[in-house]
Amino acid sequence: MASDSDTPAAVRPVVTRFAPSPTGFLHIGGARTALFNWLFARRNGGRFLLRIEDTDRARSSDAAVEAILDGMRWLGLDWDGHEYYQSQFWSRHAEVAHALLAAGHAYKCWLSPDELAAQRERAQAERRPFRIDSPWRDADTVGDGPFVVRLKAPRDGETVIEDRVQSRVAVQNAELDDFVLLRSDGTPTYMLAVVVDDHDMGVTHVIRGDDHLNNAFRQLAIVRGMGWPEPIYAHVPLIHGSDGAKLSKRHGATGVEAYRDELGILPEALFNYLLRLGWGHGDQEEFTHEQAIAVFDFAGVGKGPARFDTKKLLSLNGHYIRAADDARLAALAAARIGPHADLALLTEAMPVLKTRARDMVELADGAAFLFSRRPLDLTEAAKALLDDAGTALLARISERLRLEQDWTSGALEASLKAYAEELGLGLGKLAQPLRAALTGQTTSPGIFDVLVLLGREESLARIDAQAVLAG
RNA sequence: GGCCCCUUCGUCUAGCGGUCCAGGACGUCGCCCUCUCACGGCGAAAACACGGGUUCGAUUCCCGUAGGGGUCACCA
Repeated sequence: MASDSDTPAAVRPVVTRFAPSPTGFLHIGGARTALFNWLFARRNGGRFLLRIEDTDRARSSDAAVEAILDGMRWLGLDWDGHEYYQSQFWSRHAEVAHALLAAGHAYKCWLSPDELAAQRERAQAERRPFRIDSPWRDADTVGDGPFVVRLKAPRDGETVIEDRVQSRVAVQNAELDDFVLLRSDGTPTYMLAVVVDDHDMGVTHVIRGDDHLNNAFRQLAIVRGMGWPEPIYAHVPLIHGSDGAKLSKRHGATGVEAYRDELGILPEALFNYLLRLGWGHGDQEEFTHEQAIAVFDFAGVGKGPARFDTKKLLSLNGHYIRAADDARLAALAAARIGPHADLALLTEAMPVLKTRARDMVELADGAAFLFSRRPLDLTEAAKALLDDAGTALLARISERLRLEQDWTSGALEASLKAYAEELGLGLGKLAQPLRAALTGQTTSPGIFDVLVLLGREESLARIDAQAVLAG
């Protein structure tokens, strides 16, 4: 596949990849890994590839693949070329395992699962770290029955990785075990498959979660056994939940589609939040895609895990909602409100709606009064405002508003303020019962905006509905 | 438990030996704006885990301790 794959990674054009396994949705941690890979490739004019690791057939599904692709598209993380599917390369994986076997870097092992378990138990009993010790490693005889192919891992010296994020990490080779390359049914393990695929795809930079840091040493042994150029590694710290533990379902929504659908997050907000989680660039808090591409680097990536903070995400999201185009927000809100939502009215109302929402759920809720049908459902607090005094006042306001010829925010404000003064009341005394009658709630956009948005006819009808009910 | 990694306000981070009685953002708390709720503006409280070194001088360098995380499959 990659003709220049024998050239050291450092001097080849950059190729990164995101390699999710399709067993669920695109998780927050995976999304950030994808983001960093995408950013690094774009920053260096390289290619960003997508490989679906579907070797675990039982747990993989097409729906999960679609969800992952969908999540990436939503975030704007476009990949180059078509998606790769790891399951297509099985024969190639086996081929490499046999090459390793032929070169003496791997061996067939007939150690049974029972014997293995016994070894493990013995080690445990002696409170000594378990490391497989197969008699077949140096045997020149052949066993019978099913066997696995194991890597003949180096035992002396140490392996060093100059990680772009974690810097120099060294491990004693004695710590490495003879892990399985090919299972007894002939299928490749993950450890073999990633290395082969990354090489064949010409991947120069392996950027992934640091839960893979320990695997990197094992994988390097395969790379070296094959005499392939070594990729450059960058192990990014994981994202933790608010309690400091690894992010999981316990922390609520973890798939990006849930942030979009259930929490009403805008893609640019999640993009920016994920970017700033574990990475910093001076005091800058906001980045467009272009700005992020222009300045992204591994030097800005912290070495410790970062905690996910929904409050900050929401705050950022509110910020992006305020900055977003009104028609776009209207369409998004309409989809949540239902078929009776009027797009033109929503768009018109958006300027006064969007300063009051941190997410699309709040935005849709805040817009609902525009499409309510009489009689309105009142909140308890709104009912309290419409007591005898409130409804009596409403009746007088109704009379007054019927006289109003100029149904604009400015004119209505002037007129209602004058009326309040006439009655010797603060504007708030008029506005609150009015708000309750018009929206069914005690909070809403400015009362004059509400009047204009609802229009003369509907406004008067809602006011009279409450005034009459009380009378 | 073995191995590996990490440690600045509650959280995300800036800081790359003196510019730091430590800066920004979210959150929190005040005040202003105000018809409600927001938005916006102004302000406040809030951190260099601990102990040794190195140095004229450590948040920054080194070593311990403590705490946290990751990983130890014929799973990926």
